[in-house]
Amino acid sequence: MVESFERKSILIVDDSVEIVRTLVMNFRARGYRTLAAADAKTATAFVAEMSPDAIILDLGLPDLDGADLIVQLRRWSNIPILVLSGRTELDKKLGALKAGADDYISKPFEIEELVARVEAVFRRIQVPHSSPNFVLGRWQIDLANHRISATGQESTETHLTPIEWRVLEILLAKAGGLVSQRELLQAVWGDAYEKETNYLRLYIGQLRKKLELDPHLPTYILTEPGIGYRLIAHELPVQMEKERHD
Amino acid sequence: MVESFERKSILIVDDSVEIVRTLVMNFRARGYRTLAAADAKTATAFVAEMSPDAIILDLGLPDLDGADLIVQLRRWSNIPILVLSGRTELDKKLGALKAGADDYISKPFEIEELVARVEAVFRRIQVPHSSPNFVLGRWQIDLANHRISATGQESTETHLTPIEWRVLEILLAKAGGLVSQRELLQAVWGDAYEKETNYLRLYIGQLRKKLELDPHLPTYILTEPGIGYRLIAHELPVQMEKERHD
DNA sequence: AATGAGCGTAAGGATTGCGTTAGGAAAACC
DNA sequence: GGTTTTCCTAACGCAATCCTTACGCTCATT
Repeated sequence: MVESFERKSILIVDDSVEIVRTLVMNFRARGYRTLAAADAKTATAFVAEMSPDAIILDLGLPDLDGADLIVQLRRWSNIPILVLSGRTELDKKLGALKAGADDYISKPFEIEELVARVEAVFRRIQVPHSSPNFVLGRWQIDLANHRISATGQESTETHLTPIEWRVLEILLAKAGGLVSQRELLQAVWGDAYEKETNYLRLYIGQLRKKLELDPHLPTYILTEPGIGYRLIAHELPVQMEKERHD
Repeated sequence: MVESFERKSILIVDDSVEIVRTLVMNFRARGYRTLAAADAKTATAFVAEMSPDAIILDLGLPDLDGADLIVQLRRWSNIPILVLSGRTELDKKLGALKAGADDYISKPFEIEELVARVEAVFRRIQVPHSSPNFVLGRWQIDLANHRISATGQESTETHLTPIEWRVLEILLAKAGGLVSQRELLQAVWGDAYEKETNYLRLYIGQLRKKLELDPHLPTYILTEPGIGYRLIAHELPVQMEKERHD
């Protein structure tokens, strides 16, 4: 295995200095690199920029509900998320797990168990974790930062609205595969909008206008009449140079 | 729907009839297939023969210590294992997790949470986007992505309309077997159209035009006069990556 | 040989679904 | 509070798809 020489990094998200310190100490002692963030915003930025190998997330954040943060991260990253929480209510647990968390540990917890659970998740992961970047024809897409720019000239950057991003994300998640209309509508607008295919026609059109060379002869976003849409994109091979800021 | 291959199966290993019954009921109600074993020996046999998609394992088995069973299974299978236990001692937890379990839930537990955790593991497992399911002569068929392409040249791809797909799906579900006209009509158009055999003649014809080398001498889609149609295809073994660690 | 039932093929019109535009409501921004 | 952006609604032309009708063929039965 090639993973032996690279130490794994863990992002700890908690606003309690106490807990952060304990966790950092313990994981460092076991050979992990650690990062720490005290709120959702910096946590998101860290995930985007440093792409850690796992997150340990406390639900009680100051600026955002925990489950919401998980949902947001899951839109473009499948990094393992282990939730840490003082709440033992079933709703909280279910919310976090269903939002995409990999595990849920209630406080008080034993540090040994937390480590064992983190490692259980690592064992389960085969691919490091998918790089958040895609290539769509001449476009290069950075899902984490919501940026999309033409290859070559950094100058030409396009702006997508939130819903346009959402649609693109869903299509990218199955890049090359077919995404049914229902799937798209549910994911973007919710279960109640299963039948509003006119939304799709509208926003698919917008995306084509912004991305396709000739919106009338689309080559990236293809229609499968009566079924759904298909995006012709491919994932960027893992980015070689991890940009670092000093 | 032809989703019969997609239902996941869960092996429940517990010697308490009570718990087994509860779990079986609940998982069945959620669309899973279930298996049950009361001791390690039959559990092992089930894993080997039925290759379920996950195991829910009670640690208190009569014939073998739980952690030992996990170690044994992990020698040749990486099936997800979720441990259920009345013991809350740290040693037990760590033992099970380090032996290769994916999760550890202490009794008493909420069934909802257990399901959510099982599904969290599934989410983590299933990476691969579906690949071709069936082979029909020179064609490779990917049902999930509605894609059908000739082997060899990726260039030659055929487009099927929704109803054509529907007909093909029904025929594929009984690949090699005979499908009666009534069966097809009911499945595609509904019970009221049992007698409209002209629809069939039309769409079978379309499929032949698109798939057969010589539509006048069909070799893939055969007519059984007065009865129905027969598709000469065979299913591709769904090669899940049952990777093993060495 | 004639007949009729079952099957295959073709061509048209009906229907549905898609792409596009424009305008006003709602939300976000300054 | 006013401006800009984004979102939703409605409507229309056009293309893809579906259904209907018709006709020719084969084969078994008479």
